[in-house]
Amino acid sequence: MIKSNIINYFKKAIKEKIKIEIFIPENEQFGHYSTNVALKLTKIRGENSIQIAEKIASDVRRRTSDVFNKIEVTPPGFINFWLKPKVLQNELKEILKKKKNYGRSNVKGQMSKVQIEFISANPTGPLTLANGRGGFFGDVLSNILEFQGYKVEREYYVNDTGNQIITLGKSMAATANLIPREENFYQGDYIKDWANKNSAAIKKYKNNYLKIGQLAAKNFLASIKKVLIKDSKIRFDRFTSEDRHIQKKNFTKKALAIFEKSGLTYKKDGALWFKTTQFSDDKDRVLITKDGFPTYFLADAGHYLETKKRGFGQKINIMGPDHYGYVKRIQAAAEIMGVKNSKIIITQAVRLIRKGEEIKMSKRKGEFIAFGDLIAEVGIDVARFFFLMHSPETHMDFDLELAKERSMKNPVYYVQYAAVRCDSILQKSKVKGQRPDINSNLLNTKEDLNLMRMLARFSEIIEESAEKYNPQILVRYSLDLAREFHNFYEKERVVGEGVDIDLTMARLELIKATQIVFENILNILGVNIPKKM
RNA sequence: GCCCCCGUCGUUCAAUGGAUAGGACGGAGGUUUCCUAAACCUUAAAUCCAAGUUCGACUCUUGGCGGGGGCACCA
Repeated sequence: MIKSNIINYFKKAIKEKIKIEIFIPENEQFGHYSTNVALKLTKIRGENSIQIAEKIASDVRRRTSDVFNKIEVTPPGFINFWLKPKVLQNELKEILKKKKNYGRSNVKGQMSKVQIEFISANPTGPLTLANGRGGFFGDVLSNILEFQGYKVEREYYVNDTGNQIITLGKSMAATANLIPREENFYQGDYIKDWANKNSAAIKKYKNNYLKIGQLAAKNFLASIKKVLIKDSKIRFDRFTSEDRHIQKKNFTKKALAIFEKSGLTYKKDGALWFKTTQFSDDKDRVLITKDGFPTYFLADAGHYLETKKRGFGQKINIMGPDHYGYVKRIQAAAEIMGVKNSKIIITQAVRLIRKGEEIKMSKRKGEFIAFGDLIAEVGIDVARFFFLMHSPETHMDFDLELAKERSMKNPVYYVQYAAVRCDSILQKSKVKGQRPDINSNLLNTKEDLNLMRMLARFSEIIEESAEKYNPQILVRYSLDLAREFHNFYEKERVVGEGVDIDLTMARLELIKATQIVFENILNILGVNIPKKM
């Protein structure tokens, strides 16, 4: 960890307790690494920023002569430094030694338990694109946190009881012409298909709409699981059933008792309310309706309580854009139920574009492109990479024609091609036999060093994307690394007639290290590495 | 009406308050006796508008304008 070492040098040189930030300048004229600590200290010390920078720089310079070639102060007060090749050559050995564990941290998470809930789409039909976006996001975020030493539980919460299941059952009955159709019923081919295939069951259970709905929900959930496991490779540890794990185990009642004990409940108009306004919600929310039914909010609180009882003090809940108005309420419930570290991430909508025009989608009307269909069209690697490239909070466009037409030019292939090129070189070299005495000091051209410097950033990148809960940072890095590697490939030769055998051996180690890092990245992203392209 | 998210090259996305705003696709031009040209190199092109905060603003604050979503004793 080059970066954290640099930070430590500065901690010794600076008395004040400020956060020391090290960043990598775009242009190498400002160093391999740079810091603005001197600028931050101007206010505290009341001195000129250049003078402060000079003072710190000379202090750091004294104790790091074996680490940096050069430490420089530039106006208005940045301190820039250039690494010695030796540092990178040592890091290379570290990569080769740790292999698939390179970049792993067991300090960050310290094996603390965190539950990540994602998708949790109602089993009333196929998964939508927004579900898929949240799915890839949750899956990869889980991978990242696991890589950082957290013990992660990936949870899909299934709302398999209650009103929307009854509505689903009624929708089936209406499709079988047993009852008149109503405005809010589910529509679409998948509803018709199910109703046709199960007409006997619909007639058998007649007015028991919950039962019919649950039968349909069971089938839909099975289809969803198939898409997750087979098509999208999104992994879950647990499918928590609202019916079996929450309601029947009385977690709703237990949650209600805890709400009442908090002293923040009151009766009004025959219903029982909870003061969510105390948690900066715009209005208070109902727990029990005047007819005596628990609300969805109360059931969700029960779910948080169940999570807490199973030992999770931390939970990350990834929800779709239709849950904006729900965040404050859930955070209030989490706090009351004792889930101390509760984070909610809302993924933004996905707009599907075909021939330059947006396709309007509505799940209830059955007018939408299913997630599984999209993967079938563009492939899992393209789909994963494309969704993950975008930060979850941005609204994104998915142009179907573009994804298909230019599928071979999709950025994911750029990264995969780099990994394939690594493998290709290593295959070629096998004819040549190995020599044990590798001299990594020979790796000293601009391209060698640039590539090594990029490789050394991996552990910093993975740490940053874990801290910010943002897989996109890792995706961007994979593109940067691929670019650096392709550039190296064009300019430097590894095996060939004109290349010195010792240099070839050293370069092969560099290629091995690059391959290791690509494998680590793509495993985390869930993207395949082809043998050939 | 109230609340939340987003406005960046032609298009689609980047940029912990830092230095010359970055990439991809598309446009223009170039590179192959040698490890895969799905690559590399060169080039044109952008911060919605207006104030404010400061050494320094795409980023923070306020007010506009534009796009999306949410505002149930539904889930």
